[in-house]
Amino acid sequence: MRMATTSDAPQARQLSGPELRAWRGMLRAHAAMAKALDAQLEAVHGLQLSSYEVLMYLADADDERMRMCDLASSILLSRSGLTRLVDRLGREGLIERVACHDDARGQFAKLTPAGREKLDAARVTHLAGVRALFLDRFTPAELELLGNAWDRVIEGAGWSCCKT
Amino acid sequence: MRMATTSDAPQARQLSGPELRAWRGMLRAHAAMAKALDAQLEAVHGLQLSSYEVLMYLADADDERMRMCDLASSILLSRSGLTRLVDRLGREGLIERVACHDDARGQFAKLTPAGREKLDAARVTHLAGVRALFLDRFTPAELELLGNAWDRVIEGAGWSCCKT
DNA sequence: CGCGGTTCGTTGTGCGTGCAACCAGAATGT
DNA sequence: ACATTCTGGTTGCACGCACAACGAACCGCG
Repeated sequence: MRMATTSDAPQARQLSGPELRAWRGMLRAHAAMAKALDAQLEAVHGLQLSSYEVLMYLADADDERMRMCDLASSILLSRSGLTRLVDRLGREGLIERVACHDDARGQFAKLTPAGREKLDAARVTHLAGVRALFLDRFTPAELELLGNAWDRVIEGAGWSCCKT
Repeated sequence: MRMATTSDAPQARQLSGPELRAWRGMLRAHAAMAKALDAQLEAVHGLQLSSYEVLMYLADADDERMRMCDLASSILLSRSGLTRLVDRLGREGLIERVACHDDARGQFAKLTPAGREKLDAARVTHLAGVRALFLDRFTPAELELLGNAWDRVIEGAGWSCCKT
């Protein structure tokens, strides 16, 4: 027989039914939604989800431009990953690089008119998808509750990625 | 000015505050937890999250073995991805391949004693992590609610991956 | 039987990503 | 003014994954 090592409390060795449903459900739900939304965006607008996020953050930013570094942390991507993603989007003419005169090291990624248009079209599709797949499955009260809970989770998980 | 195209309803063009918090919060929370849990497992047991999941599903299966195909869909991985993952775990001696005599095409992945031990150790760590990061942030009632909601989400999202 | 159609697992290939190393420029200290 | 340290962005590299194509084996039907 195995002797108790760290703990014999049952919850140390297995999850209860509801716990398992909540946890594994989240993993599966996330995967399913990410896949579905990505496929949808790809099919309708030929845009990947990560590309969409770049355009979206840029569109919502002052002057439709952001520093590479800020953008990277916004979309949860490493700096190197963003460099290449911006390269791709630049090649497609959706965004352009603009030098930063305050800081000669810096680069802005800036939305082009074409990028703006692309996003305007994609945004409607994507938001409809998010609603249909996610938001509509919860009541407003539940959404509120979720929003609060996520904040707690995010804080607890350290948020290792980049700065702070 | 831009004219109305598909729809002018405000919710077609943007998310409300609570909606945004619930949706983006989930994306960030998921990313943060996945990263933290993976790092933890890697640091303590030198095991990747995907490897852990394989071991876990195997341990919970009859005779601690599963068909490659079933395993792949359980851990949300493509068949080819699983082939190589099982290769890796096999090289580490944690699992072994067993031919299936019912179906000569088939392969079982089966836990080795070493894999069993590894999992027993890792499971405690991982479950503690899941609790600390996720489960403990919700009340039992909230977990129940979440579990139900995920089912609706998963069903709605099609679940494209593999069978049914 | 023998013949299509399907499923299981593997392999070739390409892509997106993170990490580490790097350089240029900025910030800080003396 | 100079040396040191830090930061922003890019590049080399390796890894994990999905997709498509493949061979083998199973299944159904005539």
